[in-house]
Amino acid sequence: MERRDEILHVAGHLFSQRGYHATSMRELARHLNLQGGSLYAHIASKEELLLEVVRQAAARFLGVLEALPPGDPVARLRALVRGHLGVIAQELPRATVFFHEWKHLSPPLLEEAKALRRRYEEGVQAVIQEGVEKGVFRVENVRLATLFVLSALNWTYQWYRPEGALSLEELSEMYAGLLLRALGVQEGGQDGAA
Amino acid sequence: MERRDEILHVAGHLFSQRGYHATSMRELARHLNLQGGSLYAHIASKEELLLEVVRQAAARFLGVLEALPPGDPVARLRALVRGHLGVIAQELPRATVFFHEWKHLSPPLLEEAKALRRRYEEGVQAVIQEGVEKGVFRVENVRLATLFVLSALNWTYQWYRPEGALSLEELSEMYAGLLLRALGVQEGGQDGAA
DNA sequence: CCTACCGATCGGTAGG
DNA sequence: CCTACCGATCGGTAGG
Repeated sequence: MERRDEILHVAGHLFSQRGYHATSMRELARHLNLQGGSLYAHIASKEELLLEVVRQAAARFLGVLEALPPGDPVARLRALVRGHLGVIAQELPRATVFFHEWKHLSPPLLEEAKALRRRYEEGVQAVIQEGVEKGVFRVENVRLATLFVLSALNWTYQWYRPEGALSLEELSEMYAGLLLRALGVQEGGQDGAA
Repeated sequence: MERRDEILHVAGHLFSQRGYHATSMRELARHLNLQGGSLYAHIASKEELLLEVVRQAAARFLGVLEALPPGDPVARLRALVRGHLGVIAQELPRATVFFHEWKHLSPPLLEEAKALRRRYEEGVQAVIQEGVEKGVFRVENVRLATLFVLSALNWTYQWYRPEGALSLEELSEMYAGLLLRALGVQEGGQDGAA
């Protein structure tokens, strides 16, 4: 079971770097000092490997939703931004697979991946919906606002690198500030973005 | 030369739907009622095809930057949003390749793709920088604000479908409204997002 | 633009 | 976990 985890770990790296189809099972095996065929003592298929990586990433992102503090929509959105960026900082390969490579799954497994992604999106939508209902966020179209927030968050895996100039904390602060302003929150206290 | 354009067109569709590596030359040929080998009468390699599609998409996006009205940063940003979403609406397959599949190019060609993408990003950054210098946009970190705007714009190709509920005009209005608020613009006149 | 072909590599399996 | 192998398919070329 431990060896299987190693395989999943390396698969996540390779799938995120080169893409699912550009990664061969023999290449994966080489990174693990195995022969190509030996992988199949631990896994059933290449596609199963992809789904497992997607599941692991989904667990992290869904974990962010569960850890949100109750109450204040502003605090919840800040925690969401911090959590999302935190997963990317800690799990960039898996996060990349979650955002992209899942598309290469075929119908039976594809549905599960879509469902996991949908759950995350619904969680984000709930945070925004709640803020609107409490009169804290002011947007004319909750669905569009959700897609906007998800867009801003999801694309970060393309450019954010934790070893770069901005620390996770700094970035999260500023990013949340920008999003809160977009959601119509008056700058309170910290003056997050201006 | 006309046949080559057909090939590029179909290649853009297939690369965007299945991904570059998951698309075989024989599959591409089949969509054009050709034999696999016949493609090479018109093109040099599969990779050349990918680069060409990236170039075509880049031309559209860079065209948006050139068509921006001079002057008012708010009008410029609105035109940028409208233009970007317009390219996605009209050229979804090519846009998708521009945002994703370019990564599968190898070093010599990869550099050109990166340069094209960089040019677009710099154009967006210039719009924001200008708005900040004119005192219209208020952000503490221009680079981060640019990445934020690019993230919100770039990810739209994942979910925006022109045949959906929101017209291009409605979406562009609301999206620009959200972005302008994020950039610290006081709701002027139209009250774009609230 | 076709036929016929090249060597290489693919995911996966049998049998140990 | 290895050796040895399977049929299928890959991108690309020769020669017409």
